[in-house]
Amino acid sequence: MDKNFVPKTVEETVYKTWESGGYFTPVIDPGKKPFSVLLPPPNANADLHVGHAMYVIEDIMIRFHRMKGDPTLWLPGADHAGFETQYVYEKHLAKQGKSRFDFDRETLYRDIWNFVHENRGKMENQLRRLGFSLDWSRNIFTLNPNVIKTVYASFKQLSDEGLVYRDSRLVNYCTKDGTGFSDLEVLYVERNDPMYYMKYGPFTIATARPETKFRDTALAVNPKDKRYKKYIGQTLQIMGLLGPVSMTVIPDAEVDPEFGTGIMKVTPAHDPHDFELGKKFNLPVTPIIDFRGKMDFSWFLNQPDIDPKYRERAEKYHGKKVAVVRPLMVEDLKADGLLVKIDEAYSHRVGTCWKCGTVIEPLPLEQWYVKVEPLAKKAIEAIKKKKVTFVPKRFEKTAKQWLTNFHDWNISRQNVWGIRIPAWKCTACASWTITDGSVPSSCYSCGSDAIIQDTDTFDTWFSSGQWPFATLKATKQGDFDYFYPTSVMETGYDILPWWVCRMLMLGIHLTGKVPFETVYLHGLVRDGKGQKMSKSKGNVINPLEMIDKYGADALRMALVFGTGAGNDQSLAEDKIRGMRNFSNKLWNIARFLSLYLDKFGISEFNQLPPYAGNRRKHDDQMTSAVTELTKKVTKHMEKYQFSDAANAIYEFAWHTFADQYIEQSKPLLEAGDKQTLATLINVFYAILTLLHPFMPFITEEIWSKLPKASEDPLIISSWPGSKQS
RNA sequence: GGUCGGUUAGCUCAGCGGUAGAGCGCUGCAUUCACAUUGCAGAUGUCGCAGGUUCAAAUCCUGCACCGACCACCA
Repeated sequence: MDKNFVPKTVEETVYKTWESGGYFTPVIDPGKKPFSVLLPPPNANADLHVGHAMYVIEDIMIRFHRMKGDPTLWLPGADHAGFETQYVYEKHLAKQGKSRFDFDRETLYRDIWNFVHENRGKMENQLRRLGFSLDWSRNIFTLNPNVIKTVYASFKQLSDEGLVYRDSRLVNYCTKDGTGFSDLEVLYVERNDPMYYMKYGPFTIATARPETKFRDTALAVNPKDKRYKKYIGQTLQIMGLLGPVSMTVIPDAEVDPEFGTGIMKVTPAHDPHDFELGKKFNLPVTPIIDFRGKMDFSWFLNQPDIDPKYRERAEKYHGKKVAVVRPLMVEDLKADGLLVKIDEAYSHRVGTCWKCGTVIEPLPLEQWYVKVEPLAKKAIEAIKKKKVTFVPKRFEKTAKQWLTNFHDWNISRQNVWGIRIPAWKCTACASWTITDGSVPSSCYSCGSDAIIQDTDTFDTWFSSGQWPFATLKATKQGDFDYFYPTSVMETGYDILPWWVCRMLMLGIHLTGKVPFETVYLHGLVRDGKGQKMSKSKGNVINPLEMIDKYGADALRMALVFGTGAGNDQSLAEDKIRGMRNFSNKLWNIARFLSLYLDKFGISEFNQLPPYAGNRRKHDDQMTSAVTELTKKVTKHMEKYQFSDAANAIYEFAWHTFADQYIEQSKPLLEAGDKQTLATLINVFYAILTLLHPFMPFITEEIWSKLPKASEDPLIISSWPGSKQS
């Protein structure tokens, strides 16, 4: 054996042995309860980051159960990541001086498909380099035809049940990326914006969005506010930048008399609260901002007999971006004597696009919505009845809160890269025909053949929310029946609302069973100082680089060692190096033992004296210590306490076994005591076995180099104390 | 405003009812003996503050103080 363990040369070979040996593929035994986990599918076109390496927790569970003899499935997959991937592809196009609008839908889709498939293998090989024992024979893509079939069927079913409906309401729209988003995808940031106080008839109003005032349809005051009570119900003539408009004062209990001047302008087309208020008071929804984020005054300019002064103004504003128009308006407000003051120090939360940072415009648009409440109720019920449990437990409350507060879910996206919504609109009667994916020949309502398919695609989370059953129905015959519900869903707590809750809701409703029995949530990986990793800070730890430098085992161990479930962790390179040193320690223990095997001329396991008959004090001590360790580690594994398990093995291997037992054994070995060697080797095997889920490569490699009772590779050797068939 | 988390050795964090732990760092000694990616020895903590429960609390309860995360339609 070499003096030092060199992971690079070993890991690739070992992984190939596992994969070609078929050990990742479960042997289905109807008499046994399976253990199954779905890998949260990484984006097909992107490299893995250190957060993905946290899925090592899944590999640990999987390897543990496989060694216990359970039919064990860890299902790999790749996510088409609709909007996110299209965003990356558009950047790629931009480098070539092109945009997505240069292509027709089919071409664009095909090009992105090719783009993704060129990159896809990269991510999959990175998962291999981490040592993940995924069943590649079942590897599945979110755009697999069978997955799509399930997603279509679900959409149709939900629609038939009235749980999917189409509605026109204000959508969180990114005018740069050209698509709407669900509420969850809006990222709120604290920002300073000027607050404009302007004259409004007999009042002064305060607004941070003066550009929307052209389409105000009412004024709202708190019905309890004595200052304005007398105006409620009155219709007033108000002088604006484009001449007088008439507006009614309406009561709204949610108006805060303390805020601004206590009177609020109502713009149903551009503010969600105003939109609701507009519904209640039957106000028109009249937009002033278009889908490109530009001011649209065509409604005004199309009117006959406009005062030339106002026409000039409207023309000046028309077609310009919001940010450009604001200062122009301020000038005009001043000129008309309508500007009271500007408060520059106003701080508020602004919704931005989570991807590009553009301010989200609430814009009126027709979209498909999922009616969440009935689905959420079932999910909450399942949590309460312990059909699904959380590790750590506190996330149970978080999940319930999310499920209680979800609004209806907008699942339409104005993207090309995704699953196109199987809905056709009739140009004759305006009704929608929804199918299971097959193209209808005519409108289901009026029979007209003038039908056009919706150009939108599904929110990626709508399909990934069905991942547990959509995959298992698509992989191999019988998989769904055998492996569903899956055992554990392990993922970062940051996608609890996006993904975990949605899988619960859709899974329970559409299959009648929870999609997974346990949810294990891990935290964020931060840098060595506890800072969030980001490219701009330059503190990003690249998992592949770390694997090259220290080995996958070291990285894996560093990630679980000393990390509590659900807690963020700081990962410094020093910690990984420390674990590399541990690898080296193990390697040298193996070298030491093989040295004496050679000295004693032992090449076969049965040439060693039997282990079980040891009754000498020194051997006994070792044996009972390792038995204790095994119990402890097994208990920790079963309770998802991986940090404690790793800690216990590390401590035992290095500071008990190597530092004490081996040192004490040296004189005995020098005296030619084979019994001592036999005991040491057997204890070491127990350590390797217990450690294998955490550090699979080095343990397997050492295993292969020493004589053993069975020729089975470590990956399928039995966990001590478990019953194997 | 609401919810959740954190506050433990110089740094980063485990532990969460029985007289303080790990990794890294630090100090001293050791090197042809499996490993310097090492060994041995060692220093460093009234476990955020104040009360309470208990034979016993870093660990449970209450309050407070700072940090942090997430949520919420204050224009």
